[in-house]
Amino acid sequence: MELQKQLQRWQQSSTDANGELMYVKVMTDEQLETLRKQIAVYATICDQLIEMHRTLSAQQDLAGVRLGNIYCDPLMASGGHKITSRQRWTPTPVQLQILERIFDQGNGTPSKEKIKEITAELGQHGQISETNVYNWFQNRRARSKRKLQNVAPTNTESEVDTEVDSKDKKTKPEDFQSQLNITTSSGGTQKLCFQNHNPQVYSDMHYLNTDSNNKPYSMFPSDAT
Amino acid sequence: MELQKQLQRWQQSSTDANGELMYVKVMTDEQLETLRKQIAVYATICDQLIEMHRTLSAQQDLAGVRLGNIYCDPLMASGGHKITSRQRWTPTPVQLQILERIFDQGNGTPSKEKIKEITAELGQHGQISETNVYNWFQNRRARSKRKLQNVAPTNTESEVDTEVDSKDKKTKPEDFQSQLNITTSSGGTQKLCFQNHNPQVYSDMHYLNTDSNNKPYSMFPSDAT
DNA sequence: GTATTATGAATGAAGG
DNA sequence: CCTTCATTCATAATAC
Repeated sequence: MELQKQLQRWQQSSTDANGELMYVKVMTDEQLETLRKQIAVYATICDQLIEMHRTLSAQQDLAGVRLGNIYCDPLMASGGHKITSRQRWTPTPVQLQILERIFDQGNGTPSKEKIKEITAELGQHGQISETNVYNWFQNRRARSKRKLQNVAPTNTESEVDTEVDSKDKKTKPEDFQSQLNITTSSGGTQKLCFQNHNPQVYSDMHYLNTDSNNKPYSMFPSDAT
Repeated sequence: MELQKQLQRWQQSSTDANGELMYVKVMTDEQLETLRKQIAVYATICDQLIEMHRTLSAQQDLAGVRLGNIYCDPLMASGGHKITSRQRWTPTPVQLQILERIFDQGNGTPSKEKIKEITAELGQHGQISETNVYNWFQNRRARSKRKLQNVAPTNTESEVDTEVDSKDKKTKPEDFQSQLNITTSSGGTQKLCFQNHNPQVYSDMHYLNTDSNNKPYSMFPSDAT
């Protein structure tokens, strides 16, 4: 596909510090960013299509449409990080002002109706969705509440655990993550892992291995476990 | 963001033909190949999903399904400790995978019997209770539902008109191609996969540009490396 | 550029 | 089932 060609454009030979010729791909920040976005777009599209598919399958019980013979693979696994980040909505000053005003009006009740209205209004000042508004109020309220708690709780508790306790993460789940480990030129290893929250559909994607015009590849040569 | 960091690891200084220092990303053949594969995989998945969708759509008329935000499961990162502090249950990747599969099987109705079975099965992969399973299904369903309807409503505006006002920050004032067109470094324009044989679905994905969570992106702004 | 903070979004669980 | 709350994660914004 086109992308392949794209990548090949980046292929160049370069010289390292010692002046030795080494074959590497050189990309500018911009190009890299571009690539990232591309992948992100794909990821998004996939997610949405999957959701649609799921919905459709549910509405009519024709599970038979499934492409049949497939099986799930260690294809993509959920790793800790996502390569496909979604940018989040950020209220514009105007929107924020309006939101704050509404919030202060006491109508702390974010009813469905209200949400719609508000969304419509804010839409005049920038992209926004009802979900954004909803979340905003939710967070706003929670935050307010917490603020008060931080001051009020006196010293009844000999222990303050309201805030971040320790940086320790949670338990390490099972290991079923196969990630795309990439060894960097510097010798380090990093992961480019896909998120997979739709295992069943991916399982239908088996033939996805019938890749492009090149050699058959093994997506995840070495599984991380 | 994570990816940024990851990608930045590739950043090294390199010298060009003239011996001038330039900041570029250096990737090995292996790395590039890996990236290429990733993109190829996504492209393929998109095609497949679209094919499925089309098949399903053909059987029932359903159009304009849009989805809002996507999210990649948090997934706790590994941690050293697993103290007592687990207030709420968090499905392990394996459990989640199983749950998703079951959910997708259409039996959206979580019967008591089922719950027990599922709980038992999931118990093999981590702590879990029937309540957890029950809640999970409840939430999963609600969430899914809302997602689909949330983005569907009144939308006469089919035009990408994200006129981000003042707060605009880093959005490129640059022309952002409508839809998923991406401009290649060669100046050409290409569409992310599928476009050619699935125009219908393609149009359903229109929101990719209009969604509030997405910022306009021009795939290949201007590169000529 | 890196570290820290603020806050949008996701999600398990509870209430009705 | 649907709505709401509490908690947590990840990222944009900002400080250093």
